[in-house]
Amino acid sequence: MGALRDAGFRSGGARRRVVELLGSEGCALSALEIDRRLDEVGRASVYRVLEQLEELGLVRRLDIEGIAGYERAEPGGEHHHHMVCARCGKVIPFEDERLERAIGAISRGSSFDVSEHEVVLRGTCSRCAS
Amino acid sequence: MGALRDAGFRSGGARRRVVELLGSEGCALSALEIDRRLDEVGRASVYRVLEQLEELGLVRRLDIEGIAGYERAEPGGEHHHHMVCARCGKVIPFEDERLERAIGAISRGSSFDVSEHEVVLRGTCSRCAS
DNA sequence: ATCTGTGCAAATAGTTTGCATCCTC
DNA sequence: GAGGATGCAAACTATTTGCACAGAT
Repeated sequence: MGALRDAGFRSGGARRRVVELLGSEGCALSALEIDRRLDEVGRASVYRVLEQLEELGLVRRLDIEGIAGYERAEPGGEHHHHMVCARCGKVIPFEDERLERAIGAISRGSSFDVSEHEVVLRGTCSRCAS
Repeated sequence: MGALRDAGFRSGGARRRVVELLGSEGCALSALEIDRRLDEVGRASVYRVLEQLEELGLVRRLDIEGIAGYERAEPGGEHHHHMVCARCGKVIPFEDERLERAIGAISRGSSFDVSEHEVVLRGTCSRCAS
């Protein structure tokens, strides 16, 4: 990712590996899971890199059930939200245009300047329900 | 709260105090803040009571920015969501019927059985923006 | 008298920070 | 060669658990 170099970052191994992993993953990973998958990378580096990437707007940080999840940000500002199964913990991404419009309307109608939003639906996934 | 006695709970001091505090508070408090405000109550009791109350559906648990918040559940299933100022940390509750309808539609149109949902808007509050 | 509720302290999980070293530029 | 990047370990914060004791029924 040239965006990193453009932002004045040097290219070390830890950051490259974290970026590659998140790039290959469609949905959110926790910091500890990233650390677990990248043996050569120290845990502190994982957190530091994630923080930098979030500030640059290259990754989105989510708070699903108390632990932070990180996923790559799509270029066009496109994004999805998450359904979390209370039984098995599975996280399922979804998109919904109507939901986005409703949030846009809230943003426009309020004196609070909304820059990001996050929606989590909790319940039971189809597999656990059957 | 008679609902607690009905559920087979004895009436000890810790639970009563937590219930009273949450009852008097309109919006979410963190477990540590509840502990801080209730000197006579042990921290473990605060967490235990909150867990029980959540299971009984008497309080709602939220994950705003990595730490859990707890607020009393309204009888009619009415609820609000939250805007969080990234600058000063202020949490502002809001309600929006259109947003609720959009989520209801998602729930109906999906094989995932949605029982709860949570929406967090992040940005800048009017005071910090000016 | 029994058995739940409570408090304390220790254990755990997630995250951040300090510091010496490594390596890119 | 200088300064950012990294890894390790220790510090911190939020939460959970174990256990002995108090207190409600």
